[in-house]
Amino acid sequence: MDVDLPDAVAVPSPRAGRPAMPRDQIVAAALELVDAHGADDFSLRMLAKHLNSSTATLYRHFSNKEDLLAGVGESVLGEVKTHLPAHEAEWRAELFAAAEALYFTFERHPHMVSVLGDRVALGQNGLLLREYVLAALLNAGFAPQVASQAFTSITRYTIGFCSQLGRPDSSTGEAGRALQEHFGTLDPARYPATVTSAPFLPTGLRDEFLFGLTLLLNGLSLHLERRGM
Amino acid sequence: MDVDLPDAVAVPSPRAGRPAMPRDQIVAAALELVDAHGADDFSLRMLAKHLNSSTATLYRHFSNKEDLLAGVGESVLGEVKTHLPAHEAEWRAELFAAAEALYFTFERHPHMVSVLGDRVALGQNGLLLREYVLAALLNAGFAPQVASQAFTSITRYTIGFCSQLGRPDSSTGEAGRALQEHFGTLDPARYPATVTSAPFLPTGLRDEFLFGLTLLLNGLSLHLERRGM
DNA sequence: ACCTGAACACCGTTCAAGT
DNA sequence: ACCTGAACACCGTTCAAGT
Repeated sequence: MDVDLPDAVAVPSPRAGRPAMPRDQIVAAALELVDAHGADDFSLRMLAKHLNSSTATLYRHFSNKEDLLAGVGESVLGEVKTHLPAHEAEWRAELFAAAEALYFTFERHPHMVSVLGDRVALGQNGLLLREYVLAALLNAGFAPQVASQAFTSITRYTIGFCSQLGRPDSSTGEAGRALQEHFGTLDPARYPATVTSAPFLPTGLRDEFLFGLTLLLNGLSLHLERRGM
Repeated sequence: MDVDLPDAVAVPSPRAGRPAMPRDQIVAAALELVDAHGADDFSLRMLAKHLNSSTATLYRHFSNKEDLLAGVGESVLGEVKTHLPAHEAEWRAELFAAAEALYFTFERHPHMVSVLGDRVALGQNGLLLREYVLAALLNAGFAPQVASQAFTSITRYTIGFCSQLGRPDSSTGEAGRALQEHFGTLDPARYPATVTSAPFLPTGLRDEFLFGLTLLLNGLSLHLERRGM
């Protein structure tokens, strides 16, 4: 049983295989449980039991539940970072890739959106994402204020879509087809536009996300052209 | 004490002034409490006490807490409806107004975003908002599929911004100025673009929201022009 | 028929008591 | 020094018992 403890040879605890619990291990276990059971059902008791520990021990590493979940959020943002392409491509491709990386990461961790969605990401990984996008925009020729507004718009747009990922089948299009049927049976006199559009509903959240993302980027391109560059 | 009970003259209860509690009254009280204390701190016990009733009585009107909060959400969407202008203006102005109405409503009820944000609004008021926006888009000449994608993009974009309204001072720009200072003190070698942009950060969430909304609408205009109309 | 107090099975958080 | 069981003050939900 290999442990990163160079000094300690014997563990004083009577039970074997119980090294000092590292922060990262707690965070990883918490993410696993949130992914599996949802943010609402996740509890510190559940986490403690999963780690063969007690809730009081968790308070030795984190000041409270919110602090712990912030750590989990930061680790999720770390996954986004690994999906960003190097700064080489065209600025539109870079922004597209950054938004996609954020979206796809939350597709893997849909229950984490509610944990991260209402905060400005100030941790290491959140800052790196911000830096990546701002650099792409500044290099493209946008003024700093426009760049930071564009950053917020793209990330908030993405968060808005991600917040629906927790719903059942929202990414497979199953729910979309159910909606299609529901909208189609509404009273055409009261909801004419909704009934007309119902048969042409997109097949899934991801398609809708990519469509609107393109709109945003086209809006940005227009902005750049008008400024003459 | 005027009550909407034409038949009943005397109330059997020993305590005076306790009519049968209408659903709407419960919802209104719940919204008041969520606005005042936040969605997390809101509890059924709190609501029952506020109504001089008991939690068990609430289960007579709603099947559970989620059901009750869905009712509160529906009533909030009712406020959006009252802020929509009549269908006369240009399509861009109508979409702008609809998104603004949604945003401003959540500015008044920031803690309700987390309750409504992850659901497709299928209640009466949600459908009316959808119909309003879809009608504007179809009248403008957009194809049904594009119209429904545009609807989702605009509403999700708005929800994404609204989800940050619960944060302290996010609408006044106080938090923005704090961020500005924080970003300005970062290491310029590691975060060059962030440091460059820091002094030009927008002053508040509302400005950023309106900027990105314009981008989306410009993207839509471009879409319409290219299709030739 | 309608409402309620009290119970049940949980929470997050704290702390005296153990090793 | 570090960890823990048990306690504290809460939850959402249910139900026998009251009127």
